[in-house]
Amino acid sequence: MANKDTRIQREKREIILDAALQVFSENGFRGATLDQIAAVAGLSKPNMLYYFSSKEAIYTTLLSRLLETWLQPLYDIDPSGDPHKEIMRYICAKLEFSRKFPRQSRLFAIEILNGAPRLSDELEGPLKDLVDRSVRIFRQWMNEGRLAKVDPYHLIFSIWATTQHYADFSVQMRAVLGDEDPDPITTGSKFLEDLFFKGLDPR
Amino acid sequence: MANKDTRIQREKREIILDAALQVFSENGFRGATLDQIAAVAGLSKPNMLYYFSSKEAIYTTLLSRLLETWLQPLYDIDPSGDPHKEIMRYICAKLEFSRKFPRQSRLFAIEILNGAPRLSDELEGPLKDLVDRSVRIFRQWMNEGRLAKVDPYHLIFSIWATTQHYADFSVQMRAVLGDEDPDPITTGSKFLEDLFFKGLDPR
Amino acid sequence: MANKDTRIQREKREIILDAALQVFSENGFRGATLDQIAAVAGLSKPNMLYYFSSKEAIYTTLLSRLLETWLQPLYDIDPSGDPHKEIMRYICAKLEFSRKFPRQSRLFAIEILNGAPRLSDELEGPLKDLVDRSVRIFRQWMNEGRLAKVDPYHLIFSIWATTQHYADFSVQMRAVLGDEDPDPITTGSKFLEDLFFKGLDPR
Amino acid sequence: MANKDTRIQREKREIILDAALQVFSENGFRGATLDQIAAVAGLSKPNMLYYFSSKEAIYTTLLSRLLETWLQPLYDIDPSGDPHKEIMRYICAKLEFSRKFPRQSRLFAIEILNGAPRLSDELEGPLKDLVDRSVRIFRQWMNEGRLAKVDPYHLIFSIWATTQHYADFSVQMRAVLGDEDPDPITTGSKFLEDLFFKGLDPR
DNA sequence: AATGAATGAGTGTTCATTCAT
DNA sequence: GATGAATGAACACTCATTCAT
Repeated sequence: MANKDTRIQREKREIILDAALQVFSENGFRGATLDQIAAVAGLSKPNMLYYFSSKEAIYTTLLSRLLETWLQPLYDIDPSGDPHKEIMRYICAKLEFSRKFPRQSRLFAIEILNGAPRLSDELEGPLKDLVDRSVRIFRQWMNEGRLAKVDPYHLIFSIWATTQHYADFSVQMRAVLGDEDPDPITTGSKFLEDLFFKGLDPR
Repeated sequence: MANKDTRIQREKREIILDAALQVFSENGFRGATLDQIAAVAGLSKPNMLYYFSSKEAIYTTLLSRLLETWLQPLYDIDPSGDPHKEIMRYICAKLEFSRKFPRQSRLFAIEILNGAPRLSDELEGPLKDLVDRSVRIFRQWMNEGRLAKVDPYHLIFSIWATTQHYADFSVQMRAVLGDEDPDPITTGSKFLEDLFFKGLDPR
Repeated sequence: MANKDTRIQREKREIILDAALQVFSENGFRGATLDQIAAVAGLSKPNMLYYFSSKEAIYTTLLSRLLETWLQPLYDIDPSGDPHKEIMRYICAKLEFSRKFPRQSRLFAIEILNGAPRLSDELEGPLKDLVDRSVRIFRQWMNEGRLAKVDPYHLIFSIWATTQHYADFSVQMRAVLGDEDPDPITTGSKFLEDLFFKGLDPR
Repeated sequence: MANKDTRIQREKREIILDAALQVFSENGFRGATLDQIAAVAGLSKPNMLYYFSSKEAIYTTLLSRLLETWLQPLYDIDPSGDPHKEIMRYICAKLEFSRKFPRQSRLFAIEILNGAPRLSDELEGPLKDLVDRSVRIFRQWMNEGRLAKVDPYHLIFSIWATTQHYADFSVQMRAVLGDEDPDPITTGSKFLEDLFFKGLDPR
């Protein structure tokens, strides 16, 4: 009885968050309705609001969870590893995220595009700290002559941009590729290694 | 004199589209309200609907205009030019677009993220055609040994991703950069030349 | 200059009333819009309101004109004529009205059905007086043994009901008759003589 | 217990339909507002829309219910009965309907007058079939010499016209009759028997 | 005499949230 | 825990009417 959350409660919360992720990622915050989420979750609307006090609460819960997963791969960069391998590992981790959790990626993108009203604290705090750590690692590698001297911040931005693009702009990709590339992320993975470590100039 | 649109009509329409761009790009289609747009435009809501028949009409007008500007720089790639210079020119044009029209970029991104319900025809038609043209140019350059052999489609995607990122994710960039980089797009421009034409491996 | 209405003004007013009759008779007062009427009349909305001060004004003008035409045939009943012929002449006049002016008939019907808010004075005044006159004629004929003794008021009601039905319920008639009767009013004319002067009992 | 509708739902639906009948029959579809209906029903507008999804839904529910009651008496005509009695029974049933449900009658009339946009299928289907059945009965009676040979379709029209007139045009009747006839439908009932079975010619 | 422009008061409908059970 | 019922605040859009020219 000391346990506030029963297992059932936790399960229902998961079901609701799953449904909410789907609906929010397809329609944005304002475009999503509790009716839709409740329908997907298979619950009644009031019952859903028994588990989460408001639409806002569902959304922010979703966002904060998302951020944890978001940040993880950056932690995993090993300063004592090989720069090329470590960066490719990070790129692949991000691509894998785009493949497995495109909805999360889109939800995050929508939130940023809308000005990140519910996320700016997290961006300026934990995210910035983590990026700064990575930047220090990159700079060390550059000083050691193991990595080309480029702007480390923008390097991170370019990784984010290119990898998340496969989730966020998949509709556009599919429209442009038609049937030409049945598995863009795999192709993209090879392409990105070429781009990041060979560049476009022919040898 | 045979012009159906009076000057005042054209002016008001521009004012409305300007206001709509601001509001839509911050909130998406569903998130934006005609009240907001009317307030920004300094018009009454019914008066606004005198110039555009519906919310939808405002939005689609905005989108179709946007697409024209969007496609232009791709046209400008010159098959007989120098690959490095042509690609950098395209990258810079896209960056310039992100600098000057970040709201348009975000509007476009939001539309794609929402599944491009009002844009899929344009994507599968004119955009695809134009991309295919560019791909042919790139492939020719590759065959001539003037450009590294990478997947041309994904090359375009990566340019889009990295350049638009400066507009679409500017909130996140600013949060991460703090005061460190007062002009990220200029820095980004240099970084992207490094990335695309030198790669990350040290020489 | 003493003449307030120029010929042009009178003509435009006619055009507007014509258009209004069409629109009002198809949609009722609330269902009709000034835009529709203006479109049918080929005028701009404000210009229309230059000739009639309001929607209400158009409608009431239409109604009061209508009533004049409406009452006329009742005046024409000749006390010194033959009852059978006079009544049939009235019935035919009403049927002719249904054939030539179905929209007027429907407009009138709609107004009555809506409780005749703009017509009750006319009904209780001029119309009642005229009906009373006809009732006196009918009663005289009955006293003279030239007409069967039936309730004279309800006789008039039954004539109105049966003749106007051909205009007001023509949609229903056409649905029920299908292609069976291409000219219901002619058939109806014969039928009504049978009904009113032979009855349904076989001889 | 398998019933999907709770008692309270059925009750509220009835209350709403009652209120809607009143408002629609006085103003037609376009003339009626949900605010009016909600006020009469004693509900809030959104709560009303909890029971019926739209204004249209309320109206069509009303119409389809109406049609059932509308058609019933025609079914009851007994081919093996006495023509005079059967027809008078039908006339009286229709008059009774006009007495007890004048609003339904007016609602139906308004719908027809507006071109029956929501009813034409029903008119061309079930109603036509039922009329055709009655026509066959009438023709048989005529062939057997038990009914005067008149157009059977128009006979039905004349019954509809004269009986529904007592509901649809009651405002006009009351205006014309003044205090002369406190119970027009009773008087009308006698008159109609005279009209239909004696005719106007004196014997 | 005519019209483009403007608006206040609606009008049907949606939706997050609350209440009662 | 769960649900049917209820509602206030919005929201997109309409429309008769007015204003300015």
